[in-house]
Amino acid sequence: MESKTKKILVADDEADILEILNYNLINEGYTVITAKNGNEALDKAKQYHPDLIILDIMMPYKNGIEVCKLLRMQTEFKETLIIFLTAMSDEGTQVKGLEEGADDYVNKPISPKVLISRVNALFRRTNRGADEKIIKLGDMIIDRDRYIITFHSKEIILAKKEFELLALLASRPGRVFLRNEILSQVWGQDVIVGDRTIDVHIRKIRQKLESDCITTVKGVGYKFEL
Amino acid sequence: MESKTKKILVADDEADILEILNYNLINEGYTVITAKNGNEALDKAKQYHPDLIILDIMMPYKNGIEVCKLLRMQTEFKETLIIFLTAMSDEGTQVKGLEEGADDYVNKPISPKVLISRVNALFRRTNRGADEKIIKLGDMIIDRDRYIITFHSKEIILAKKEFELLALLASRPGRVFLRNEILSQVWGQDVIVGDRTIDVHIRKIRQKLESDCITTVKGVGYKFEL
DNA sequence: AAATCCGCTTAACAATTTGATAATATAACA
DNA sequence: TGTTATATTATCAAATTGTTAAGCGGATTT
Repeated sequence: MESKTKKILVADDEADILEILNYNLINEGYTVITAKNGNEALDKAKQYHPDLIILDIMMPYKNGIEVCKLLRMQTEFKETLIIFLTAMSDEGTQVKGLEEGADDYVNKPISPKVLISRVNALFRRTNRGADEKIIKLGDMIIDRDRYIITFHSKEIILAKKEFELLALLASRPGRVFLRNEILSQVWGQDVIVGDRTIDVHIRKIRQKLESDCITTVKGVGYKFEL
Repeated sequence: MESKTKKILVADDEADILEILNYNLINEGYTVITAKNGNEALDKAKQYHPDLIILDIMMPYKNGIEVCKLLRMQTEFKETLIIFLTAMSDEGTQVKGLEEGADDYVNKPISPKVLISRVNALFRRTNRGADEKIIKLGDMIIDRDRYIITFHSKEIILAKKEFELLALLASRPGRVFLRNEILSQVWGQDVIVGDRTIDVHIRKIRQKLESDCITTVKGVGYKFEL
């Protein structure tokens, strides 16, 4: 299953809507932050850096569209997902909202089910493709884009070959990779290296991770598990 | 420099809807391909590889949801944007559509304006970051229009190549750019420059910024972080 | 027009990191 | 116990990047 530690900021001035959304989103496994007006939304956005912001348009102290505009002016919120929420169903507002940089638009009265499926769809789309770039396994995050491994919330720096070797093993946790497979995937088909080369790299990884998450299967190869 | 024209495949069995969408999308500058049923949609998707597919749910010879499911099974369509279009407003269908991997969902009767703003919103998100005029990152502001960098409220003057190199790295903070990528983005595909050219420019940037915000990833490339 | 400046590239060398190997120790297993 | 496969360690060569200075050519100034 997917790890949903995503933070969602919900901003609406109606207390009962806030409560309904809060309940349903938490139920889906999201972390929820709430705000009762535009200014509070801006503050909490800066404070918590949510992955998604659900903004009511009609709010006191800066309406949703203003909030969206202000957020989009800052680079740190360029990627943040934004969904507008409003009773106004006239299409002018709807278009304006999307042009201001929102990612979706849901009309009130809200169906929690629909809202949640839209939230999920946005996250799914954001992660698409990046899924293969980032491998998450329990306490370990392998980021192929950044060439960084995070383990126990600590950054581990591996050399290129070490990184590629670990990334290969971690791409199929539990599966045993034969020495030949490892050689052709990490070193290339035509490269000839000595017998002990793989071992040495495995050792360095084990050392740097300070953990025995790589298991030796004698006579066969290596596998990765936590 | 304007991004290349996006291809959109529209599939609906109602001829007039097809026509309305065709007209409006072409008017917005998109290239449009049409299909009259599910099977035709699948064929044309494979043939043209559109950037976005608008799928009516109620269609003969495979409905929209089936088409979506079949497309998403293939790696080449994992990234393709999909919008569902349907008269059915019951929320079960809507949720199901989004769960099947659609990116958005629009109810009939369709307002061309709304549909187009949703289409634009989807593309905007996909492209975001690549063509930002101004990049703000913590204490640094990169103004691509004026070719000016402000860092710690101080103006830093970089030469053209230095500027473009930094702007490239900063366009995706944290991401590692391979030397090849850097070469083709900053110097151009067919330009051949010596091995040490990039290094020297990196050095000058580091020097002028008086900060080590560019990290070397040996054997891979460089990345920018604050 | 000559002198100067500036950005870009390169060459040459230094500094650093990486990866492969050999040699030896240890563990697994028949 | 003997045999085989893997672990460990140190070492060295190769690959990669950092640094500096110098040259070239276009643009600007005098």
